[in-house]
Amino acid sequence: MLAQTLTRRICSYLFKRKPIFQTFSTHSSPPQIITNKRAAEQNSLSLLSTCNSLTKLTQIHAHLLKSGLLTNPLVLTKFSSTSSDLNSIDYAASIVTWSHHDHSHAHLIYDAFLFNTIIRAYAQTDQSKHRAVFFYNLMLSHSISPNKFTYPFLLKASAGLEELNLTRQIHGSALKFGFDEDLYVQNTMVHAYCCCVGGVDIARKVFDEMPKLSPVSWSAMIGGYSRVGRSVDAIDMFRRMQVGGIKGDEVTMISVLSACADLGALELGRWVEFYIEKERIPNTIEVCNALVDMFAKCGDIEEAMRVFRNMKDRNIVSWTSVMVGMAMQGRGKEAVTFFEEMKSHGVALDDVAFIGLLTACSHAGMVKEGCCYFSSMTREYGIVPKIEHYGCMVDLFSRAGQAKKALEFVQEMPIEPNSVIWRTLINVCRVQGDLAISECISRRLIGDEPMHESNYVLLSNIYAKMFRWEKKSNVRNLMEKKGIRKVPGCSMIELNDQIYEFVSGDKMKDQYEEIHKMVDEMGREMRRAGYVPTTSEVLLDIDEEDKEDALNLHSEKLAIAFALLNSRPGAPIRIVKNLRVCGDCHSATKFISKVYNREILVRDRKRFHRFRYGSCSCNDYW
DNA sequence: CTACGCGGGA
Repeated sequence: MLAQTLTRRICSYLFKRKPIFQTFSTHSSPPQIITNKRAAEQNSLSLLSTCNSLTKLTQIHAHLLKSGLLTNPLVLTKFSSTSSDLNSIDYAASIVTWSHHDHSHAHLIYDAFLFNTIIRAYAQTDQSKHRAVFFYNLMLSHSISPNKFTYPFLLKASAGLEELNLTRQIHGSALKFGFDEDLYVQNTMVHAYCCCVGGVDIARKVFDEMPKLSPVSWSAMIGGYSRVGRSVDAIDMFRRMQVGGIKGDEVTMISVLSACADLGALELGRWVEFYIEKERIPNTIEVCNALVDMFAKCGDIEEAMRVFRNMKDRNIVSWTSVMVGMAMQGRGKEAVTFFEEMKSHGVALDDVAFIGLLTACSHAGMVKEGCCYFSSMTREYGIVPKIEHYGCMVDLFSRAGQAKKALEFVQEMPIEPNSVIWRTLINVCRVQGDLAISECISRRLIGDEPMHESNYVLLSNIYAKMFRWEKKSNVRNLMEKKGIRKVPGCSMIELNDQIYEFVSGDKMKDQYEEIHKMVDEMGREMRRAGYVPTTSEVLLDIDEEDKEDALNLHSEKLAIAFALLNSRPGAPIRIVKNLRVCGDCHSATKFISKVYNREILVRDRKRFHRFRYGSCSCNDYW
């Protein structure tokens, strides 16, 4: 009992207050290094392998002390078996930090292995990764040299902490101790840099200087690129592998597929599936899930279902991937049915599954169902809603035009709303004409997140809607002063194994003339069919004719013109956008699908729009 | 005088 109480006190002292380091250095008698008999170690090992709780651990610890059998394995095995239990890690770690004050722990061996174990254990925790760094420093202050195993553990922690400077320091330290030439250390280094804000390019430098690369190195780099949204670079790396004749493994494929999903690169994704088969890369459950996700995010639910049905084993991720795909298409009813099917298969539900489900309800306008599932989530499944779930609900009400409900919901939610939720609210208020509230929230958002570009865009659009042009230009000036740039609209098309990007208002290098002629022609054809430009979408203080020109420069229209020019007649056109589709482009694309008899699939920031015969699958609800 | 290490999916 006492041991437990003491541990808690020690721990709080250890980690919540600074002076622990001083405590250490003033008392520092050099740690005693005593090698024990192997038998003793074996004994404690077997004892500890049965240990599964903190109480048991303290009992065994006491027993070991009494028999004088305490050596490294105590910490070692305890950590490797129940490293997720923070209390146990803290307990064992406190034995290490305090043992030299206590005569009974004199047998404890201080070596790199011991510290590695602690560092690994803390690196694997969710909340206490910084303690891994603490113990690394402690190790150094004990003059115990790290070994090559130390860095992968430590870098895992710094990857999770996402602190660039920390990663840099560790990098320097690894250099100093001469472990920077170890392949594992290098791979983890690339990964750690990739995880830090603004670290991908440094990671690439490390990567480029590596004399030997393994599939792990490639996966780390490709995964790093796709995680920060630089999927084009990720694909580029994959192409390099192909050119160099380097065969990736299943994890590499997952990284590549994730980039394909992000880009909506269906053809490349298909090719990767083919490649996996050809190269006999094991199609593990994770690989199949990545394939399902890729097909779903590329808008091909049928292919996603094909892979899904062919899987030998499925898990919650497989099911959720398909469901999210359906949600993105606005196929809410199917998604709900699919969810119920998953339930009947006895799959244990989790919080992500509910995010998918609630999104499905939201995109299909199923307010009642959404509310129902939201309340059943806690009541029936004991899943505590996270901020994302609350966000889904606010979105659900907002999309359905129930501004009052949305506001009430935000008012009553038990956790503090985040900026995502506030932005959703701004949008619903803006559409419903409550501009004063929008302005208010928007100003507060700018105060909270002064570097977030979309907050300024929102406020500026609100002023445009209020016809307050001078206030609007103030916002623009403020942005300029702070060096914040509006993210331009961008549309992508995959054609003949190439990915083409169109940026709003962009002067195309090739085919510039041709594309703009095509845009004009499209305009004429559309008008003949009854299209009227939605000039109110243009939030600039210019005259009507210029507004029409501005609309024609939207990246989506450029991309469609390009596709009409370069693909075979009747072939479906697939476009991926970085922003949400604007009202005018939505209406125009409907006309184009009819006039040119093409199916046009547009994936915007949030969902799919399938344009066919002059109408859209979203039924103008988006 | 051995035990410890890297990348991935909704």
